[in-house]
Amino acid sequence: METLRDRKRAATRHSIRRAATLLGLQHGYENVTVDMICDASMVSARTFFNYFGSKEGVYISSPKPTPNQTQVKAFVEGTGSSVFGDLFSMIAEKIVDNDADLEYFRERHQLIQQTPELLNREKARISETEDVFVGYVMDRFRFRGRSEKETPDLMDEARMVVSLVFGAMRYTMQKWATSNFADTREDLVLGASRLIQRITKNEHWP
Amino acid sequence: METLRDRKRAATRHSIRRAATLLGLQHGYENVTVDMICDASMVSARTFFNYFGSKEGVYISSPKPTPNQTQVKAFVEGTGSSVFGDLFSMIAEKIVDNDADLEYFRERHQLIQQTPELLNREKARISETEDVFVGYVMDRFRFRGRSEKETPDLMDEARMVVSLVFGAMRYTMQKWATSNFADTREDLVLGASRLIQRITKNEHWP
DNA sequence: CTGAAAATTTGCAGAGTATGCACAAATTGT
DNA sequence: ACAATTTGTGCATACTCTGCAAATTTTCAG
Repeated sequence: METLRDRKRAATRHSIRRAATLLGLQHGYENVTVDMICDASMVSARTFFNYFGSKEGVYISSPKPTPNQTQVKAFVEGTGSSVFGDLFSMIAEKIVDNDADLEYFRERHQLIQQTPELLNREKARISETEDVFVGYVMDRFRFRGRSEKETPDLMDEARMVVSLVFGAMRYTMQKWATSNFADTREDLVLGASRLIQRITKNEHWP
Repeated sequence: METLRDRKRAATRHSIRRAATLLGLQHGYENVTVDMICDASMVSARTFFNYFGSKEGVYISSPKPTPNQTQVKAFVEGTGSSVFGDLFSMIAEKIVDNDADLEYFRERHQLIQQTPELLNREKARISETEDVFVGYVMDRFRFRGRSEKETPDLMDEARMVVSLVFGAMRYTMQKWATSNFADTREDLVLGASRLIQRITKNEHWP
């Protein structure tokens, strides 16, 4: 059950985030100090750090929920013909389906886009989770009877697949932002896979 | 001509870098302070920041030289059948052919690998240059008669190609490090392209 | 060789980020 | 209402980083 405490915490958290984002948009990330954010959101500096740990923390997206057991199982044991498509789809679902405050989401996105430092952090944060997905892909490979006995660099292949999908993901996020976050997950998956197909098909390898 | 001043600068730079790396390996990145590095390399803290701008700066690889005009022209107007292969090759050349101090290179690499924060920074630094290469790929597309008239999302395709290649690059760097930096550029290109082929060929798109 | 010019290094003051700790205030469950 | 628990704050302190001016070192022309 959601207690008063929980609601207050959420409110404080959001209030600080919003103040920080607005100040960032107004003065530029570099020129915003933690004190300014604290003044605007009426908490002590100590509380700010209790909540976000660092100045940057307030701007960076909170950790994305990793896929749950059901989704992972569906991916690993799924009969889909494309690792790319299936993996992309699973990841997209977690990123797209946030029913959060769209206005705040856009403001934050705009600020991040126009602040190279934050943009890089955001990118880094995203690829941090790559390893988890490499694990899933390996599981899927094994489920389909492939093993490291038969293909010594199976892990590399998995890594590569994840790399490619995360590349596609970056491209897609860009596109999604341009569309003002209007596209559905199906749109995104379709767009990304169409493009990947075109690229891989066009290539003639020596 | 190389003056005494230049040599001293280089020596100081290297001395600070080495001290920093050794201390990092010994105490862990988090526990190394700028003062410790300065004590060990006998410069003032102010000088440290004159050279590297930030504590992190001393650990992050110095900006990789972008390909020169000749290499770019060769890529843009080249007759190679694979954008992937050609682009990968061009980038690999710039990264591989550093004739720097191998011992220091390995120490730094080890430290970065075992320090998540530095690893992410390094990744971020690498992808920062993506935009430049997107430009080259676009030039190559246009040189071959493709235009945004005919393919509205040509730029997206270019971005995607670069994403994929940088993904391959990450994979390759990993592999290269494992081989203790012994492989030649040809080895790397071959290995990466073989893997990409396997992956793209294996896929059956719906 | 010498002295002025230019580049480099340094010390210092100060702003900003971040952490630990103890205490005050608010909330919860009884 | 009250004891326990959680949350917020003040304070001291460490560390990163910048601007500025003075001190030092290197360069180079005469």
